[in-house]
Amino acid sequence: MSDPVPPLDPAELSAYFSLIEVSSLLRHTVEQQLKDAGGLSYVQFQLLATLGDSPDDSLRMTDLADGVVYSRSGLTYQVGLLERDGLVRRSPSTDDERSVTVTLTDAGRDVLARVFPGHVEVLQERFLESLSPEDVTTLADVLGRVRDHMRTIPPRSARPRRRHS
Amino acid sequence: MSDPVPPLDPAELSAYFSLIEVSSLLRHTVEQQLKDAGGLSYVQFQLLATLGDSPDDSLRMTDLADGVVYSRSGLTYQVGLLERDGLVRRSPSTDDERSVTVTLTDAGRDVLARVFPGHVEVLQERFLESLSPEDVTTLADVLGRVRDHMRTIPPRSARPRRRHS
DNA sequence: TATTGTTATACTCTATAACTATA
DNA sequence: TATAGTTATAGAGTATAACAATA
Repeated sequence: MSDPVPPLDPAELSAYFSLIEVSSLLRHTVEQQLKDAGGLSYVQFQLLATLGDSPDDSLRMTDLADGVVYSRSGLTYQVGLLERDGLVRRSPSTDDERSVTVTLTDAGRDVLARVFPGHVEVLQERFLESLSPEDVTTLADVLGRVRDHMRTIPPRSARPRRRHS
Repeated sequence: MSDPVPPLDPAELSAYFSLIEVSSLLRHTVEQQLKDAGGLSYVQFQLLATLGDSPDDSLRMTDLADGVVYSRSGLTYQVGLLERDGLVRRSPSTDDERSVTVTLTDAGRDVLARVFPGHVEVLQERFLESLSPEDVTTLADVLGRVRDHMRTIPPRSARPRRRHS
């Protein structure tokens, strides 16, 4: 039939399963907290936080999508919600008339600030508490490498229109 | 106001962000593969795989839910789909009349087998390829510890009816 | 009274395809 | 012709609450 698939060894399986369970539990807990504290979904929080880390608190729609959302319409939808709630503002980009610049508003920054302490608290309690500083460094290092690798081979579906190939 | 929140250091932030991005990308890719290869959602795959790892390929509904699904109705829904497709069978439990035993069918095992090679392939390509054997061991160890810690402090919402406390 | 599971319902989110407009 | 973004729409998934049955 097709090429034989080398089975995963126990350590590989264990790493994979732990990763999935940890991220799933962590995300679920964080999602709760964000909803309670600021009425935000996780995706919305990521979008606001990404903007907050950007020069001028602004980003083009396409750049804002990176790593957060897997379809263009999904982004339009989420940004639409954020704009409806006054957390974000959309304006035509000056350089490229096709694109839209999204900017964090003061209200958006406020929500971010209101939500952040609880967010950190959850991370401490559920994620970091069980780890030594060395563990954290190692994790950052190893997972950072995986992340870079994954970005190198983008899932065709994630950026449908980035490269035409 | 409230207690000050010690800010996260760069390594902590980096570990957190990498974890989220890696798991999100990985899950998205795997989800695609599972859908293409076997018409399964990730949750459905997890449920089938969990059953496949259990004695008699069987588990009570409540035990099947652990770590996969965060509400009872969600589990009923997913198991309903699997049963509709003949991948799983529900029967009354012998010991406790309230509970339902879910069992993997032959068809369910077949789907699992059909889907697995591609699953492993995706893991290799996107996750394991960038890691040395030592990295994998470390990851399994550290994330395993986090997972154990998280299971110790269950999110109240995850197991609404496990402990009444 | 607590636990197991189901149902109904409402809601959120995502994705595909068709579309407009600009490069 | 390719890219940026929106819209309409359909579908999948989730969660809450009310419920029935058993422990």
